[in-house]
Amino acid sequence: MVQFVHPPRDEITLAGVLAALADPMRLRIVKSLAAQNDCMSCTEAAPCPDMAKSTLSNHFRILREAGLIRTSKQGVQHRNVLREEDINVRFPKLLKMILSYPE
Amino acid sequence: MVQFVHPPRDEITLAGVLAALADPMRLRIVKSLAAQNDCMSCTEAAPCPDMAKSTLSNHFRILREAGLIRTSKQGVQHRNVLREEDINVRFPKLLKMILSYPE
DNA sequence: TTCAATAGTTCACTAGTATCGAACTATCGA
DNA sequence: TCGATAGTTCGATACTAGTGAACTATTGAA
Repeated sequence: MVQFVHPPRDEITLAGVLAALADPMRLRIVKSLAAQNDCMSCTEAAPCPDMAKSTLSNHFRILREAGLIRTSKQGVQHRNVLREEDINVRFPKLLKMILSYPE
Repeated sequence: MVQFVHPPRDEITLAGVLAALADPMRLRIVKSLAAQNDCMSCTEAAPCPDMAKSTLSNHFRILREAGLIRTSKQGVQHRNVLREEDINVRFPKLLKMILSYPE
């Protein structure tokens, strides 16, 4: 049984968040989740279709451990949701700001 | 003769900036430069006194290549200044926002 | 209940990056 | 010219990212 690691809100660090968002693929994943404003499976939120499953899984793990997303099992899928509220409390406006830039 | 690499403004990437700021030591360097609002030598802006010179030099190189600082020679020292204007044009409010968080 | 399909994770490997001490370069002042 | 100062470069080691292959868990159909 897979156990997901989610840091509590007050253990989310700026360095962790920035490092997680510093990868273009992960930024695209987060943008997808923010646009959807709902849960998405890993493959739904995949930044490009030809990415190796293991790489994708690793990106989701990094986002999860940085505190940016929350993952739960739902049948055969993992449902991912942006921890927008937690990030906003910890680092107000940061997420909105970063997601607002093009590229 | 050492030649410094500074990306032009429009080649500064979000991923590069975030990656550069994702390191606590580099974040402290940038905070020092922002607080000083003036040039600082590498040792003046060092985040902690016991850091190896080569490591410090590497951090400045990364900040430089990300477009966050501009370095020029002045005698025996290298004078570093935050490229606040450039970053603000490229990613408005990002720098101010990130530097405003404690930690 | 058995078995194939689907969705992710874990493992082992390779390649790239961070840290450090040591050696090097450039500048200044005596 | 020589020593001190400020950084950079180099070589070694340790850690991290990306990948395919193997694995786990759930579902749905025969």
